[in-house]
Amino acid sequence: MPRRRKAARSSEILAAAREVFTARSYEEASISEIAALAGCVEGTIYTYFRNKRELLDAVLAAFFDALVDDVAPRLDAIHGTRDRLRFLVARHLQISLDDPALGALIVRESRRQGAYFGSKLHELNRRYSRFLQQTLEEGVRRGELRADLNCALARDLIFGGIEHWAFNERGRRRAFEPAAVADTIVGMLLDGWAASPQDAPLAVLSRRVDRLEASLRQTGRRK
Amino acid sequence: MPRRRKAARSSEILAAAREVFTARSYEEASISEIAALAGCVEGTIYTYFRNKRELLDAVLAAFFDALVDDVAPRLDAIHGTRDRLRFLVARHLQISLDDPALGALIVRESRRQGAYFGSKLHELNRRYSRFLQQTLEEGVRRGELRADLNCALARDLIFGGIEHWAFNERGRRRAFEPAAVADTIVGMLLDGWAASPQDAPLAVLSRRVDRLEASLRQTGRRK
Amino acid sequence: MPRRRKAARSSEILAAAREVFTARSYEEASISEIAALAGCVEGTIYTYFRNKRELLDAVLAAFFDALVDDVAPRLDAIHGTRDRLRFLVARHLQISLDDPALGALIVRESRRQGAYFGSKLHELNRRYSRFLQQTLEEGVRRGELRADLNCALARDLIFGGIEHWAFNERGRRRAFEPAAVADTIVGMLLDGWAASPQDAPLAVLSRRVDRLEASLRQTGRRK
Amino acid sequence: MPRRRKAARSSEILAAAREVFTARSYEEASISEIAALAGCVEGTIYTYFRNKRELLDAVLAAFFDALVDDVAPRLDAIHGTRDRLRFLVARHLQISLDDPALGALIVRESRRQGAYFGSKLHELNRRYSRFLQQTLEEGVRRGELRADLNCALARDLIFGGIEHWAFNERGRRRAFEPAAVADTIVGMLLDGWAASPQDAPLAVLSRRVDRLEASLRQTGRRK
DNA sequence: CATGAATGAGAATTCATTCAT
DNA sequence: GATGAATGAATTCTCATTCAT
Repeated sequence: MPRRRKAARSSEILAAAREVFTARSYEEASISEIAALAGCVEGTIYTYFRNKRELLDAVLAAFFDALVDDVAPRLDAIHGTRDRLRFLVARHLQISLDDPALGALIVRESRRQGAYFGSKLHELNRRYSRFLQQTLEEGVRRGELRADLNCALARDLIFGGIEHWAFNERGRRRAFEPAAVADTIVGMLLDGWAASPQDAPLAVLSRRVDRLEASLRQTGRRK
Repeated sequence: MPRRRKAARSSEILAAAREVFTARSYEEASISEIAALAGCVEGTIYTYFRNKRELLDAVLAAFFDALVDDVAPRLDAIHGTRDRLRFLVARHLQISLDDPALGALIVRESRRQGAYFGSKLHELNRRYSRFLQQTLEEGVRRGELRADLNCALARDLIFGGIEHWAFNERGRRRAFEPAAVADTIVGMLLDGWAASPQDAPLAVLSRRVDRLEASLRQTGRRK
Repeated sequence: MPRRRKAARSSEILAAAREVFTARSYEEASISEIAALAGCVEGTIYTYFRNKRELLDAVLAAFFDALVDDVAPRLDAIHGTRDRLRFLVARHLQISLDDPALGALIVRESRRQGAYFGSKLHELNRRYSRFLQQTLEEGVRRGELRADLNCALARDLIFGGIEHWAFNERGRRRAFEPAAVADTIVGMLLDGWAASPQDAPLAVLSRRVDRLEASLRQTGRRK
Repeated sequence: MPRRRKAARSSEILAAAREVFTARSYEEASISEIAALAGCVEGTIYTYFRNKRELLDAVLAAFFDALVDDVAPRLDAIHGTRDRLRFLVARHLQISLDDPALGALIVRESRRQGAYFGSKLHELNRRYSRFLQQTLEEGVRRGELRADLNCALARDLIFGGIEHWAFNERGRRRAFEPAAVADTIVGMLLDGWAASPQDAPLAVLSRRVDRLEASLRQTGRRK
């Protein structure tokens, strides 16, 4: 085997570990399988990671680091609470498309009895969920969201709800478009589910505008 | 150990299994620990349950059976979509209070890679979640909920969101009152988070009309 | 369950045991499977047979008893060594057709290290193989078989050879006609495999005459 | 236990396994007993052999490999069908003298219900038995054996017959000389067991010669 | 007689981790 | 730095047999 840079070897192990940890439960994932996939022997893994648990934590940290690095600058460029929420929801849905098993892994691991709070994963999760939390808080401050909104509750409803739906949708073997679903979800959450019977005329008007927009799009295209 | 009534022994094993399965991950939970807790030897467990997985399934089935038996008659007695939702949300929150570890167990197990859909747990979950799904669908039919509400999505947002919040809340070591939290949550979901909810549709509409006018102006110029 | 005659219950167990012992190795055959097949519970079996090994011995004894009872009168009715051999060979081949797995069971059990000689099965086997042994000895006495024939060796060659061939033939998934194969086998054994069968005795004779002449020459000289 | 050369450890395990597998049935033989005999722990065995069955296959393969390597060159050096058969029969008898328990193991394992055909042992057996099969076929081609000889049947009669006799002989606690027994067996098989099968006159002649020889012997002794 | 729940010893197998090379 | 052989503890599951009912 030719000389390898240490970082390269470490990445290979991390990639293999991610593969195996998402495919099996933590206990069922074996170091020997990860080693085989990484093209090295078990012992080598222990020169990079202290033990199996730390290897998993490294996999999770790599994922969250990349996620945060991706979200931060793009969120900064968006103004308006509704648009920010649309982005964050769509981005969170995207996780389930990019690697659905990884989302499940995170949920599984976060529900380990007594081991989650204070864990590495907990810290990672908190860092990432701050984006949503702060967006909501700023929405309240700006007057775009109700002043009495419980932001922590709202944040958990969004993250928990999205994960649950995306997981079930995958089980139904249906594909989805993150942006479109995000639109729907954010619309539901911001505008509420209750029918406004008194607003019937408004609804009628809204539908007429829909039709207008549609014909306009067609007119545009024909040209 | 002398002869016992079969049902009694079975319940003892089930109770012990529930204890152990909630305290550890499925793989970490050992039959020997369950046996010790149930006051019998490992072999005895296998005269009641074919294997470890079936024992877990039996624990879950016992939980869901009791849950469904509790919910069904009480839900029947409630009329009005908002009240029903309040009841279902409060009841779901109650699970996290009664046995928080069991909720985590269910989530953990339902995220097992490739093993959930089609499993016993999946079937149990579906049976229970039908209460909420049907409540939502009836709400739409009655005109109490928006006609365009995606009920499956709404259901997943509720269940996923509640579980996520309750789990985190427990991590924050805070107590809560299910009925009060349910009021808040149902209020948030039905009425929306946007400021001046009744004006929101108008705001949306006005923005769309803005855009329409702008486009029409462009169209006109191009001609 | 209605009253049963004890003999009937015993036969049911025996039949079930035969089924299971032929389908699996002794260790893989389980009392519970036999009980299930016999329509009773494990405990009942122990009121008829002291233990698993005795149950197997009873199965084997039943088989050999029936075999001996079938062979004895029919062999008595046959005269002429060649015909008797044809009958015994065909009858032995028939075992492999009637219940091929039983033949394999007998071989398997008889090759148990250190446990065969002096066992029940050994005694049963000896009783049955005496038919062939005596037929061969009588053939020698009557001058129908070579005077120098080692009857014990001949007997083992026949039984071992037939079992081996029938087992392999079954593996090749070919059917056969016991009487026809018996004809072939007895023909091969009695007449020999060497070419020009009619000349073989002559060749033997001429070699003996050579030796005679040589000896006589020596004798003559010595005188 | 310090580091060892891999081949040495493997041989130790193989030797221990051979010891235990011949002394007990496959199921009764335990990995822990093999490990104890090999001077290692159970886990070590699984780094060399995937499971118990593969360990047994390795034991059998080692035996057959050595057997084939021994037989092939020596058989090549022999010409004449009768001599070749004598060699093969003697060599096969030799197995029962060298390691009688191993012969029994092979028979036991080859009679496993439904598991033999297509197994490793089956393949090994076929490779070895080809020596005899080809010798017989060549004997027919050369005109040394009857043109109508069924070689597969002849082969099975020889192998099955020899194994059966050797096993019983061992039970009788008698020693034997492979070469001498092989002479007798090959003589029996090639020349037939019938007394002067077709030629009565020849038989008469033969008996007269017998008497001549007998008197000659007496004459010699008397002197 | 029949039952069948309970036993308890023992089986194969897995695997994270270590450490001498 | 990499190796990979060895460990040894732990796990699930099986089953002949017993004996109180």
